[in-house]
Amino acid sequence: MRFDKGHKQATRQRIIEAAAERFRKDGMAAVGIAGLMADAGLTHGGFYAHFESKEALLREALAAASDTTRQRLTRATLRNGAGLEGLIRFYLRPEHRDTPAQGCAVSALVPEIARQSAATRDEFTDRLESFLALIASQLPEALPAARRQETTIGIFGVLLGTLQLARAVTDPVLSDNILESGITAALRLGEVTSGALAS
Amino acid sequence: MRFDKGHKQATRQRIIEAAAERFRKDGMAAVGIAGLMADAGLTHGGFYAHFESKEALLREALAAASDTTRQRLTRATLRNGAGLEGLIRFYLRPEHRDTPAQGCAVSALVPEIARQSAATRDEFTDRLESFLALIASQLPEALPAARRQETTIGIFGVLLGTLQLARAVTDPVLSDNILESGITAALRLGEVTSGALAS
DNA sequence: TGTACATCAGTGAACGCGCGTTCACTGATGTAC
DNA sequence: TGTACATCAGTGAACGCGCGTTCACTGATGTAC
Repeated sequence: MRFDKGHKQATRQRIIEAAAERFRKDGMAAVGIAGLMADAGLTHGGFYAHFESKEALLREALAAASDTTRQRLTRATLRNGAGLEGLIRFYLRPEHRDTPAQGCAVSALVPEIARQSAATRDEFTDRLESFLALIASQLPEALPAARRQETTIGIFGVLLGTLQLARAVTDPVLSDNILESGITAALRLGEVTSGALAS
Repeated sequence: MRFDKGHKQATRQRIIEAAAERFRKDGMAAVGIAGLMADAGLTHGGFYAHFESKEALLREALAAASDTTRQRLTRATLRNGAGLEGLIRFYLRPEHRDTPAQGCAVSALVPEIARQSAATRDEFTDRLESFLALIASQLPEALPAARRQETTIGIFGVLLGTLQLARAVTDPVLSDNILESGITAALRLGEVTSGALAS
């Protein structure tokens, strides 16, 4: 069959989106090419016409998932001018804990990414920096750069760590407590003292 | 061959320790039974005389690694009465980032654990609670219980999140900054205001 | 207008390989007689 | 003291299976003549 111009690009996107879901849901190692392609409505043979390797697809999936998540987080800051608090509450809401396939790729995959090649870790570093920039943009402008980066990283650390813990734990009360504690901690780190602004 | 009394127990321990290293280093999905047994100086056939399944071994490895880590963290709090700050600096030191095989199992495995069966996640929940208890024990006694748990979880969230980020990132300067930022954030969360003690 | 051919996204069989798990067997030693 | 046997931790071949990757092929359509 002959296909429309842009057909292959559309298929490629479909594969990337299927992969982004599956990787976040099951982890990269647990997902096979054949299953992935079936999710996209294709057979496995065509995979290498689109991507150089499974790890190359991981990079694309990482980029796609990060873009979506960053957009959603940005929207959460804008809703009613909620700013940093909106972002924090959006990240640590129970629905995010319960649907990793649609959520933040960092929280679902970070230890696995740490074990990948430099190319993948470079891609990750870029994406992480764009998350950090979004958080940083919600902090007071007057904050000195060093203190700003430090606070930003601390906040993202709490978000990431507590979301993961809330997902792994079996006790549902503890899981909810973890999310709440993460919110409190992140908000506390985001509170910038006048001393910090002056320094 | 006939073996000493306690020989099988010793072999079992050897397998568990090999597994605890490999799982933390490469992730559970990436480690095979055969390689694991070879690490322990055995062939793969004997595996099921010791463990019911690979996942059952994961539980044992998790328990063993958690015990070791908790002991080390406890020691870090005692050294020169360093307390919470000693624990935080010990957790987020560059050597811990660079040797995941000997480090905290939670940071290496938490998303993968979240995808395991309830039995494994129960084991994880227990081990997590013992970590949290250790951190909680370093906070002022006067702190109300709810506020204490909240602070504890926030601190462990930062430790976990920032260690993982520091491991995944390729830029070594950023990686060091992440560790430093995690230390600052965790210490800040650990600073208990007199207001909190009074309430 | 009708026919021959080029295009190329997608197919499916096949490659070698390692996976988790099972099981009949080995063989050094302790015990029974 | 010497022989026959029981023990059982560990061995290694084999099970069916899915993995990542390669490649000769298909077949609907657009283009050339």
